[in-house]
Amino acid sequence: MAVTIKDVASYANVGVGTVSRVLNGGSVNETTRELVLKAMKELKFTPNATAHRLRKNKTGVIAVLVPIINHPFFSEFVECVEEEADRYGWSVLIVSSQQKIEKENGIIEKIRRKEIDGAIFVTHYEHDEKDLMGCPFVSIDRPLTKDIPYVTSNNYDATAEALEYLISGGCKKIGYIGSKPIVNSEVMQREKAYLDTMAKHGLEPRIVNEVIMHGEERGVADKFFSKFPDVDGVFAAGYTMAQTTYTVAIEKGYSVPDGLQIVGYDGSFKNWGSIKSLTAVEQPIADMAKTVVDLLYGVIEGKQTPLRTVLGAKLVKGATTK
Amino acid sequence: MAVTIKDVASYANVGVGTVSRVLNGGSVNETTRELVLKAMKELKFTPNATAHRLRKNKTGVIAVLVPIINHPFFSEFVECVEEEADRYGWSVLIVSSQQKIEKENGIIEKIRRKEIDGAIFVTHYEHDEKDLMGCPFVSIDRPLTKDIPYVTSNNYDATAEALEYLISGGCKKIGYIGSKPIVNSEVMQREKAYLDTMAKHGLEPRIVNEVIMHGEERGVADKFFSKFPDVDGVFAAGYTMAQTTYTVAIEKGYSVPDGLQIVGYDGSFKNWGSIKSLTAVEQPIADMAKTVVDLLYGVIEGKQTPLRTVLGAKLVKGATTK
DNA sequence: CTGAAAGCGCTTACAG
DNA sequence: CTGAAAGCGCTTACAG
Repeated sequence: MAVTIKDVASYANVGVGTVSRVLNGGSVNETTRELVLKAMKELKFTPNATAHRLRKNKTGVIAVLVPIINHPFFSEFVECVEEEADRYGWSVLIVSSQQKIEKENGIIEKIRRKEIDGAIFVTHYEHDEKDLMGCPFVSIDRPLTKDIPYVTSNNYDATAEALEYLISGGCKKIGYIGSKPIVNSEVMQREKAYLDTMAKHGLEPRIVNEVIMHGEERGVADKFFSKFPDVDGVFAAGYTMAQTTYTVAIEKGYSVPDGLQIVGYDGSFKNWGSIKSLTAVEQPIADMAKTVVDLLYGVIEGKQTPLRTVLGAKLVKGATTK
Repeated sequence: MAVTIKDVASYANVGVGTVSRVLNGGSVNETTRELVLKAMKELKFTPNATAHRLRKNKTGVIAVLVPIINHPFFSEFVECVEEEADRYGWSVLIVSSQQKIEKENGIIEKIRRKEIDGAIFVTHYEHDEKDLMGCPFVSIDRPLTKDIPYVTSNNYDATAEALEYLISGGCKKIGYIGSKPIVNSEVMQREKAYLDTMAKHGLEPRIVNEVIMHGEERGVADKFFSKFPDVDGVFAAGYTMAQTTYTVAIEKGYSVPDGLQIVGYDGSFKNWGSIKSLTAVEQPIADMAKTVVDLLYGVIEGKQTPLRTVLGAKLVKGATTK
């Protein structure tokens, strides 16, 4: 049998309210406090979090839902979220949606059941606005509903900058390889920036941008190179897409960066030791995580929060461009 | 105000016990059941998980503690754990210890407070046996205490196999680069297998094996190559270590695999698109995760569980050996 | 400052 | 099968 505040109270000859007050820093006579503290120690008392939660109607737990954990971008994101959540004393529940809608609905259910106080949703599904009503959510790169705050980076400008860099490096036949988001998302600004920049310079666009699952990048890269064998530059709109593009290009006999220059999105992940460093647009993942956690805190506390926060991504030069 | 079983009960003109019984599949008259179900639907009732937990003294939550999330091995491990936990209907709390002992103690505290039912501990600290007493724990690669079950792979045999492979590929001056575990762990079998295999073939050992933090691999690799510039083969005892070894070797002008062959531990991570594939010993991460979750289930349920489970790692050939 | 009591939302013997 | 009641372990007005 676990020891409860009741045991502590009778051991210290005080009421349970008093024990609760020393637990929560309420005002209690210094002598009584020490008496209670001593009783707690001698009884090896540990407060029960569940009972506390039931009374306070708050769990101190948030969830972070990502499409996949085992991925350079998302694992770093989750790592940062965990660290930021710690600042608020929050625990973080992780769920990998694996592109299964049930996993996402599971989070909504957990909020309804009061298992968690709120969630960070990185998802590619559309959800019924009614299902999300009243749920403390925040998200990345897109507005889940029109009143759910989200954090994004300047996809358009950073992509344009990357393309200008390829062009200034001598590329004339620049392609775009992407895995298209299946829902409206600011990630789509990458393709738009590509098209605009090509048009601006009078260059012909070469696009393969398809809806795929994680792990199916190779098919897209293969298709791209069969369709546009003459490219001298490519913008790959995602980390795994860029890595795959590089690998496939090498296999097909392109020489990088001499014959073919590659720029990716999300490039140098510190712990992954990519063998050759990619020139890439880098999103400020740690900032994005911090911001999104702060936003979630605001939402949970019922504060006014900005609906859209844009952080700056920037081009970092590596070995895949001249 | 949230709607509770009390509301449902009075709406359906039954007792709260009856509502609880339809919630938990207890025996209740079919007509009454439908009445209650209808009331739940009309009132949009969702049961409160916290109240349920308080009564059942069970949370349905486990934690997984890893040294770092943003890492090919650990992120895949966590991903698999989450998937396996799902089978038991468990939610999983993630914590990245970042080699901070407070984070690890936080988990112990969460168990004491009944925030979680148990935890998977992947850690490099020694813990006081008394602190862990009565905590449902399982771990990886080492026995946290003498009665905490753990899962490991056949580190010794797999390492020996890798070295035999280097030797059969013509290597004579084979080095060992590692980040030494700071506590007793089966990972140490890798160094032992190296030493034994060198001795068996009458080869001179070349070892740099140091206690470092994640992110400090480069210093170890630098030191290794300054100390043993003449190597023609190297066994790098970890994924990031191997990647770093490769990078440093290339920078120093070695040609891989012609002048220098490299074998790592944990090599081809599916979603990371390493540009050049590493020859490496691969641990069965998914199996390890499944096994460790099953073990934790056994421990939580108070069943008899094996203390040590060994799974097979095996050598997978890539482009860094001949 | 402090104790007794009510209540958070459930589950579970206990009678009937 | 079903209702009334007790209780899981806390917190919080309410008196004193």
